[in-house]
Amino acid sequence: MIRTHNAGSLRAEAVGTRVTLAGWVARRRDHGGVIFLDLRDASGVVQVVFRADEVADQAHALRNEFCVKVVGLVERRPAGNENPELPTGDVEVAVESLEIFSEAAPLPLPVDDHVEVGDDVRLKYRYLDLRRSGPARTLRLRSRASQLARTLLDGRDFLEIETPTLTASTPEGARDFLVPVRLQPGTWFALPQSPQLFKQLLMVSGVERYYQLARCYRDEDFRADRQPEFTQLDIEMSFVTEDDVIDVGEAIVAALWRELAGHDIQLPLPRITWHEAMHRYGSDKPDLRYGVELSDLTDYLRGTTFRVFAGAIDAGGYVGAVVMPGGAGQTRRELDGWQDWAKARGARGLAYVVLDAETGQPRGPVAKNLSEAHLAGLADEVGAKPGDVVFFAASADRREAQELLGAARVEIARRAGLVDDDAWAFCWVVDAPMFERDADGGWSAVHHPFTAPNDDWVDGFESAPDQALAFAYDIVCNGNEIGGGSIRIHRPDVQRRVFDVLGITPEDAAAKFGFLLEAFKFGPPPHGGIAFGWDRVCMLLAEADSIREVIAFPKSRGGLDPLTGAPTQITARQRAEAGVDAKPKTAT
RNA sequence: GGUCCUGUGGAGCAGUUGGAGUGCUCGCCGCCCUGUCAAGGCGGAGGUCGCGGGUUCAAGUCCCGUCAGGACCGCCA
Repeated sequence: MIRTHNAGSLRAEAVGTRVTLAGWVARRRDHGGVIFLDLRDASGVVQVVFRADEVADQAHALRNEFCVKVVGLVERRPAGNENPELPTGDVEVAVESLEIFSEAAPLPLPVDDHVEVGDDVRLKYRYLDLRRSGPARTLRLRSRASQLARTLLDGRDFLEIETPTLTASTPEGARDFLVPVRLQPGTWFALPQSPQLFKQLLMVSGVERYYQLARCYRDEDFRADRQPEFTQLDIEMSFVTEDDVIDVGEAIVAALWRELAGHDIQLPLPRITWHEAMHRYGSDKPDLRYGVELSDLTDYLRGTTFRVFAGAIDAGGYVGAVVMPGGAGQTRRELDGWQDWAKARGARGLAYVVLDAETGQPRGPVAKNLSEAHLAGLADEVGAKPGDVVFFAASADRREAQELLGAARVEIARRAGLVDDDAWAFCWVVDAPMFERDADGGWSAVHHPFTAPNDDWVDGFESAPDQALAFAYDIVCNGNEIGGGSIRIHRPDVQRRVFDVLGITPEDAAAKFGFLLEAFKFGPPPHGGIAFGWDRVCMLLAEADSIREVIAFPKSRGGLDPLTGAPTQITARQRAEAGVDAKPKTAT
């Protein structure tokens, strides 16, 4: 190595040692006769000093982010000049010689932790952004997280196995990224949305315990917690029940949060059924850092003359409410703002009743439409106090109204300051439904088509697809779904019946994933697994706002990479060779 | 596909009712400076106000379109 020591490692014990350091000029303080330089390398920063002589004359020319080598003597700083802010603050290196490896042009963004920089500039010069301590620390944290997971899984006899990224379309619902195939013009690979089918094949292979930090691809629009290519910690196990998979999942999050967040998670994590989550929190990924639970008022308000509520109840739907503590203090404009908030989410509005802070008397537009009896018992029914606001949602579609209230719940907690930013609230959401209505009135799989019905439904799920429950589970942290999985179907007869409900004919099934069904003819073991959204897990551990922060070279919101300029056009020759324009041999 | 926010020297921001490219912090260039640590002092350079169109005597400011970045809905395990 060019260096003898890491800059960030120097302590008082090193005083008197002659060291060679190599790194970057983080900051310079040129006093003319004496020059201080913060020298940064991957380990941290140490102050180096140039005193009046030839080497100081050289040092005047240094600028931020020059890449340099210095040789010098570690000295204790003069009394009173220690910097308690720095781990290396007791010492400094008196430079005897300086070598400039390379100079740096004026910087397009400050390599400085004090300045917020726009995402476009940060991503275009991500390599400079990553020199900053925050982003650099995040990369290290992610590396440690991956290492912890590998160590833990290796210790439990899991095999790390890579699966193809050029493959056939998998049955998840998202749009595929497609790759034209030069050798077979007119045919296309798909990039995997997850290694789902391969990991099931590995179970047929007798691997029994598989994991992979797998890159996955989905061609859908972005969010702060979504990128077109992302990473899953993908796990699959044979001869297991749901509890076995959950146990592994809990061991992983417990290790991660203990080592990387200094937080001991109480195990086992609470489990809540999907229906209970929707009923109490209006979400299948409830944030349990605060209360603000929903109230089902469908029975309580039965018989009301208020058309909005009566319509939903008569249609067999749902009326519910959520309370905003202290919400009565909001101005009329703020209360109207909730209507705009609801409309922005596609709802007609968000009915509300204000409970007067002094008298507890209900008032507001909706109050006029409710009977004396309904109003009188309302506060008790929803658990509201004087000074609160009760928000209502009503719909013939139970889930739609619950989800509106669930979103309102999150917003209420945010606006009312009920979220404890230091808290970690984990839970499992279990017993998810197998099926949901799709746009055409048929059924589609909530999880994926290989998810097993639970023991209560395995014999009769087709008689009530709307109620059938699956061996499916999601792990949720602070309102973020960080992982999910299921026990898979290993019995051909059950698989056939699930396909029947989904409207997948034997021919469709054979065409899309016949290879899996074929494999399942040869003694498939009972198996199940889980996949963690690794970017989200790391985002939470890093306490970042976006998964872009925990990805070395992320795409921007528009799906572009500002650094490389990708995606780019291709040449006419590339286009011709790639087979992009080939006509399919058969109609599809 | 939809709603919203942002775009002003290299970076981060301010810019009032439409009235001169105006201002601030940092950076950059030059000079000074022997104990600083987000060093300090003096001086200087640097601008197609994202781009295009419109309204107006006059547009950074108002309107339309478009591009880029971001948030949300739709979509998406």
